Amino acid sequence: MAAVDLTTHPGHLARRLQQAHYLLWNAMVSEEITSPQFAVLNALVAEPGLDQRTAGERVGLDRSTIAEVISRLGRRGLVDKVRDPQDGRRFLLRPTEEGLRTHRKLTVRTARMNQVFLAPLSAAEQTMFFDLIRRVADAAEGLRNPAEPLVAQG
Amino acid sequence: MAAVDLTTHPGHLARRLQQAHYLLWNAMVSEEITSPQFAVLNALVAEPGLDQRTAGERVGLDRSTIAEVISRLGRRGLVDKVRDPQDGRRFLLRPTEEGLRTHRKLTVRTARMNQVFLAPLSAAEQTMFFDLIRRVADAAEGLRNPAEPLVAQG
DNA sequence: CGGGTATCGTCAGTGCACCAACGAATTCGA
DNA sequence: TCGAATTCGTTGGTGCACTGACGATACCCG
Repeated sequence: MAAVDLTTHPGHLARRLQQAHYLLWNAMVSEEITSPQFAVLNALVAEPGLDQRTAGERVGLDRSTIAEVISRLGRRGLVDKVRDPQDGRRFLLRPTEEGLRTHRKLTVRTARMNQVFLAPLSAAEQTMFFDLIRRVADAAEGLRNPAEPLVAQG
Repeated sequence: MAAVDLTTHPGHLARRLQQAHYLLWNAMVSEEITSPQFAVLNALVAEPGLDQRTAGERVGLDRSTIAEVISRLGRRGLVDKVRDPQDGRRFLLRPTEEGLRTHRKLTVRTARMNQVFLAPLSAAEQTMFFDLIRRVADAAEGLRNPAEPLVAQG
């Protein structure tokens, strides 16, 4: 009987946080467009003409996942996808008119949802919250890229 | 051009945090047993004989998801699943010998991984980190099950 | 110019996570 | 006591997320 207290495990907390967010998103923002889909759409609004891989990089999705998300956004008529005439390997992505409208609408709702989500924290705590999570996530992502050999599997 | 800064969106940060954790887990803990699987195993080590639904509740998984996780743990011979003679709807779950061994091994590695994961934060910040995330997640979960009389937790 | 290498997107496979609907077992109520 | 409601686990559907392998395209260098 040497069970562990999961509330001191950041991974477990991260998962629970994300689940909680997922539910709130569904209730307050959209049942059709998901949070990752909005993130991608947002990236394309900021930088129309991105290719898939770069768009994925902007929001933190790998090539397989971004392909699926784009395909769903395309099916809904929110983004256009055309082959790059300069480089036949790429597809250039941009929001459609409908995509822009949807983005505007969801931006408002998302802001409202974030307020509710973060309501338990004071303004100072919210700043802290962003800062801490960002630092941990950035550092962990940094462990990925460096040419340094990571821990050998024991 | 009214794109939003995703680094101020808790949902986006939560997703990135979880991805970062996923990668580190794979590198430092196990490539076979996932973090949710460990969470379930841990719950069964703490309370052997839980039924599926309750086990899911302990770690924050719904009935469908816990069923899949249990099935994978069972396939690996880490948990036993027997029909409850008192109530034929339930399965009672408990770790096998192998399951206990695996749990012990992963507990050590998980602790090491958590240290690395949280290394960017000072001790005080780590406390803050847990507290803030827990409060946000708890509150959001509370929005789901409005004011329920919490019954005997033991 | 041409062959090796790198990059882009796709596909297949695994796993987590939700919902809705269903059958089987149990419990509740008239 | 017997039918209705509830509960447990399963199934099917959708969506996110990663890895590894693959074909097509582009690039680099000899």
